[in-house]
Amino acid sequence: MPELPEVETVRRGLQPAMEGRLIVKVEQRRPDLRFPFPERFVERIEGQTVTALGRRAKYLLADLSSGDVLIMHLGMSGRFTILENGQAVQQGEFVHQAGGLPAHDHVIFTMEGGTRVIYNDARRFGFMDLVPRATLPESKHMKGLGLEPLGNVLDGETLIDLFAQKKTPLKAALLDQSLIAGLGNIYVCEALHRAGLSPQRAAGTLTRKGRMREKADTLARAIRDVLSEAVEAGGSTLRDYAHTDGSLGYFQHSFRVYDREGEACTRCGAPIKRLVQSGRSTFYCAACQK
DNA sequence: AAGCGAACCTGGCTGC
DNA sequence: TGCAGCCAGGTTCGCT
Repeated sequence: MPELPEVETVRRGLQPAMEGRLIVKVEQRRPDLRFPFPERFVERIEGQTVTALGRRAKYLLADLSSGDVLIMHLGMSGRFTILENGQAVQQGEFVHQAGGLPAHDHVIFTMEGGTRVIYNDARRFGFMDLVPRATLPESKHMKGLGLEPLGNVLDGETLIDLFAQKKTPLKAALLDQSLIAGLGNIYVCEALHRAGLSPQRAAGTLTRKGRMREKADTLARAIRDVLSEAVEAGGSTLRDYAHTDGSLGYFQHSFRVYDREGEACTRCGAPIKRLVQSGRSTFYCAACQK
């Protein structure tokens, strides 16, 4: 479900409920999600204040007054719901009923004042961890992460260097979190279409020679554009709703290729095709993505 | 060492 | 209507 823009949207939705607020109670309703919860998970969080709620790639990072950082990953199906006085603040697909928790509510944070922040994850591919702030950069989840695509360092030159000599398809290289951290299946498809590059082209063919040099710049810009537009679209739904469920907001209506097999390419009119690369669906236009 | 495919888990949709 | 089969936005593991 959530790629970088969705995680950023969730972060912004959770911020008013959590940042600067005391967590008075934590309910951990099972021993593990994708991985076991860390030792003393509940005790290390209860009584702490969230001093900042940040994001790195697809990870949410809650700084606690204790000096720990609560690392949260949403996996494929993770969502957050904010409940105030038993009423969901957000627009959501499911409703929390009085008496009886919905299935898959795994962690419930009760904030000072009674607001509840509920983590729900049907597939349990998400996880949470706690590490001391000082060790965060070297922690197992942060250590291998590549560059942040919305930072100021992603340009054509950087892509060329990152992908040099790689025979793996561009699609796979862009999904590799150790190179660029935050892209997922949807936005890789979208960025490649915008750049007019085939998902099957070897990543190492992005070079400094001739038109491929320009293509590298175009791809870098496409990545930044598609992510920032999606963040913007998610942000627009925040105006009226907490919108913390990790759903795609309104940007899904802007997909040019993702899940549009058979539809006409917005650039050349040829039918969008679907293929499977390393077990994932790729949507692309075979006519204008070279 | 890089580059695949499979595995993790549940739910929703499609087609017979 | 029922049910098997396929698909899903992520990451990690293990095998070539």
